[in-house]
Amino acid sequence: MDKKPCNSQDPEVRKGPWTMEEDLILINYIANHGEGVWNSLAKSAGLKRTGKSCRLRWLNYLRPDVRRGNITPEEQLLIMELHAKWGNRWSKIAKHLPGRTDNEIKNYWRTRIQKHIKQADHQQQQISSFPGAAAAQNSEQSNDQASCTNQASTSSYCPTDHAVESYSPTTSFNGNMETTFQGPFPTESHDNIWSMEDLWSLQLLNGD
DNA sequence: AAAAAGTTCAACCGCGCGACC
DNA sequence: AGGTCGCGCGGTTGAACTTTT
Repeated sequence: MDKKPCNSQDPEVRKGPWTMEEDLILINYIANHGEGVWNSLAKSAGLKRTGKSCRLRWLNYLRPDVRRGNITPEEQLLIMELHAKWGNRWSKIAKHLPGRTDNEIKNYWRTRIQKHIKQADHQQQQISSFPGAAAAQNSEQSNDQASCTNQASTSSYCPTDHAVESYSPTTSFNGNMETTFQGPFPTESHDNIWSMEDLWSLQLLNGD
């Protein structure tokens, strides 16, 4: 509940983006001692972070099995189905998408799918209130965003969201948390860029 | 080239629940 | 029974980045 432990007033507690050093400390510590009991873990590891923050960082970013970027059309479909079934039970939905985190799915839903739903609703309203708009709608839908808004049953979404395919920013570590773009496959290692694979190989070198 | 607007996502916050003492 | 602690969840925010004007 974080009644006290998460004392955000404490000047000793760091907030904001994690540094590469902090990530390495956390990875190393968990590799040696395992995860859990996050508050004491944060202290023992020497991190000036709340246990909560450490847990979040580990679960959403550092875990070796976390898949990043490029939600596939299949995954998108699954998210749609499960959300229709369970609503905003993101962690529950995430359990059915191996390697995906609830946070990632939640963000994906809010930024991509929900947007399409709103657009579709808006278009639906326009069509129903002004029948003459239907023809105009059809011509407008030649652009890809609109053309993919009529596919899902309950609402609409675009299984081949071009933005998803091509835009994949990844925060990578080149010393100062610079954000870089690596093309369509952001999880792959790349020269001059700290990917998670790089971090983990570093951890393996340092570890034990 | 620069400013404004829009988009994405990592991280934070508050809350509820269960376990333990 | 009631207080404390740890965990997990869902909602929200703000910085970083891209796109548009």
